[in-house]
Amino acid sequence: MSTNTELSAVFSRIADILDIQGENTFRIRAYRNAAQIIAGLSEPVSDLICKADEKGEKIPGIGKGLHDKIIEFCKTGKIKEYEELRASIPTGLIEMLDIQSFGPKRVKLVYNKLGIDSVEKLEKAAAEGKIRVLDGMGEKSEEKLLRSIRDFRTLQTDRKPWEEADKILKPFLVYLRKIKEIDKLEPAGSYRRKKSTVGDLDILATISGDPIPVIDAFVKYPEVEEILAQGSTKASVILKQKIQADLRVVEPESFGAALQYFTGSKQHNIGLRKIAMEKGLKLSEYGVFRGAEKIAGENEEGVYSALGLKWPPPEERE
DNA sequence: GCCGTTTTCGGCCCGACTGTTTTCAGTCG
Repeated sequence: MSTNTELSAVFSRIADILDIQGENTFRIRAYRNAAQIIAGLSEPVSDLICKADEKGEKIPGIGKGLHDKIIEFCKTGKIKEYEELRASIPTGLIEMLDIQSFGPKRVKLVYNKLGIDSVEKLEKAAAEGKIRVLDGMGEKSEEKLLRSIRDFRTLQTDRKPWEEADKILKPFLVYLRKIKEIDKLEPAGSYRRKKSTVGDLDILATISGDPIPVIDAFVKYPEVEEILAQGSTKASVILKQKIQADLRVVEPESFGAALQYFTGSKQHNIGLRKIAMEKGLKLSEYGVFRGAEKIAGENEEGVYSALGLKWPPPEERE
């Protein structure tokens, strides 16, 4: 594992633990933000930090505090604050965070209310109907949790090599193109950016007419193992090949903006939104807006052009 | 914790979906 990957994971974990401890949300966001930035860097973070230091520059989103922690990690292989944070809560709480749709808030809830500090205890409590009585939880949440714990144990949640994702996605696209309501269909996400590994499959579609039959056909793809969510504009499933696939249905006039948005990277998008704001514009997955007026969105080139930028190939959007 | 400026502190991306509750919080991307 590269230093960038390790450090990104450490910052994510710090954010999780701070979240469980009820820390300031923006401090937490800063750590999550930094984790994203570092994960998206194309060269070792230590090199970049050194170069930036020499030039008296800095990496946006990395201030003095995080800068020092990165240096500490590169020199010693660990971060003292992280070690202390880990020691401050049971290790089982951190493990629970890897359960789908079970985040820091819920981890905190079951720990505080029921003293649950491991996946095993969580599973037992759910099986005994003890989770449904907690605030904000119910019968469905409990059933979903049990399924998620099962997935957590069996599902290969690791990212897949791009080539393997390609082999899974191609026949899925062929299947989807046969649905008559679908006009345009494009894969997005890290697959489109041709990252060496792909975490999940993002598919974008424009349709004519009713979206319901399209969403329906998507979740009924024979390779679907489990349906995670099914709405009128988006659906998420887990395929038998143990990878998540998301379909989003968008209006034709927003296709370019949506394709841009869902191609990412997240860090690239945050950067674009800032540029938009500086120009008095608003960028979303629906388009580029000046006030209430939409000035771009139908295609990607138009979106970048409206922001005064040249269209970058997806693989350069880190 | 970062950032910009208004320099000493206040604002920080945002929408879909779910399950819960009845207007919202949590999770995810």
